[in-house]
Amino acid sequence: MENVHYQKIWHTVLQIPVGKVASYGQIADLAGLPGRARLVGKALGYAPKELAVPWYRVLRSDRSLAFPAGSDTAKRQRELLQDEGVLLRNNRVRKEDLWQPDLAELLFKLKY
DNA sequence: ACATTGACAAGAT
DNA sequence: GATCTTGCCAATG
Repeated sequence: MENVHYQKIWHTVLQIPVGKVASYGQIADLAGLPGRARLVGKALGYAPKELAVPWYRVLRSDRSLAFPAGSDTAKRQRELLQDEGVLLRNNRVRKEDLWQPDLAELLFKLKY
């Protein structure tokens, strides 16, 4: 898989701090790919394991988990998030846990 | 080329 | 919020 966009997406997701979450659309925007929220999910699915991309810190714009509630993946995601202190109430995270990146700092980091 | 598919989003109800 | 409906757009077949 040699899609250029995937790299940008992975690196952007890598910037999400521990204990914070971001939406697919937000990541797409930050990665310079506005309107491509759906591509983010796909990219995460292809993310190489050795990159350790925190896929579980990405969820829907309404702050709900993207996987079917009760599915194994959803359970694992919920667990990983709670281990970082992100609490879920009925498959939704609190808005205080949303990532609000400083653009200047972020763009600097993504230069590499 | 053409059609379908998505780990989505925004607006309306 | 919860549900629906429409819009989206690259990737895939």
